[in-house]
Amino acid sequence: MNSDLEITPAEWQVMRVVWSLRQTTSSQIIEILQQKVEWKPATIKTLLRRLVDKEALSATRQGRGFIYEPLVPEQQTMDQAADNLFNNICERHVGSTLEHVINNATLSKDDIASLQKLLASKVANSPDNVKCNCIPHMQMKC
Amino acid sequence: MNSDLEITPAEWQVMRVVWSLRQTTSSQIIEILQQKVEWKPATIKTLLRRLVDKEALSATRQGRGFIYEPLVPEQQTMDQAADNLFNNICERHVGSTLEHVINNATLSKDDIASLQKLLASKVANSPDNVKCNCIPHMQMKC
DNA sequence: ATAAATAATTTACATCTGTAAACGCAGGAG
DNA sequence: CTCCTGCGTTTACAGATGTAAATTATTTAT
Repeated sequence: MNSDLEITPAEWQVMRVVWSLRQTTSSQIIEILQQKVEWKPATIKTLLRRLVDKEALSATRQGRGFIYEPLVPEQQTMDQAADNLFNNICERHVGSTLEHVINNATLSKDDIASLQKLLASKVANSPDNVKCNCIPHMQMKC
Repeated sequence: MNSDLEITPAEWQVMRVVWSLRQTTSSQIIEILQQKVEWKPATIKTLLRRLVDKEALSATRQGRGFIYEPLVPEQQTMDQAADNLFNNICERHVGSTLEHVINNATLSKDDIASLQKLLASKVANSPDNVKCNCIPHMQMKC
């Protein structure tokens, strides 16, 4: 389906509000976002329009305005964004980058338990070291 | 220092080659990258210039051309890119996003061991659940 | 009904990105 | 010494992004 959805940082702010409220109006989004960022209402309307254009949100007419709702699931969108990032970086360094992220993240006990379980399940089939994939046909240490 | 360095996806490709070779010339970069992507030499030269402009690379004259070297450490740059991404997404979902990434990643046994150790050390001070930080002053479940 | 408020649509515009051709210069081939 | 060739520099240009004013259509209070 719609697997190639690109959400810009500014648009993420809007999406997060809509995902949180599940269903909302432009004025509510504007009111909420103005507590977080210094954007004029017109700016937020532009972002809303672009998100509707790229089919990240639906807009259903309701009287004067629209009701906005997410057309893409939050987790899936985050996973995709993470994939894009980790595709840019060297495979050899994914582990250390994850370490950095985990170090700075707030994780719940359940999150930690899940990750521990996942890691434990991966260890058996894990290589002794990961090869750098920065340069084709050549093993670099980068 | 230079904490606000923005590397675009196209530029990442170039940086990875330079990080791998540690020190190289434009022709070598071009040769290597053409095995990976469909870019004309001129394109790669533009990217090199932009990277030098934003002080991600240094260019030291050597005869006809330049020797290019990274001015920023690879791991630091990756960490920063990861921070940017994870700042966009809801804190409540960082755990599940990490799970997705780890699931698809190739990690070495050492990587896994490090992560396990880190997680174990975090569990004591971890909350029972993470609060959604998408909407200010309001606890949403998003 | 009219005016005031509001929501959406249109238009704007500078900067960033991806992608590259064209141009100019220095050094090696002949 | 002259021409080709590879490298860097300049210029280009469309589409994406951040940011927003202006305009238009619609409502609702008076």
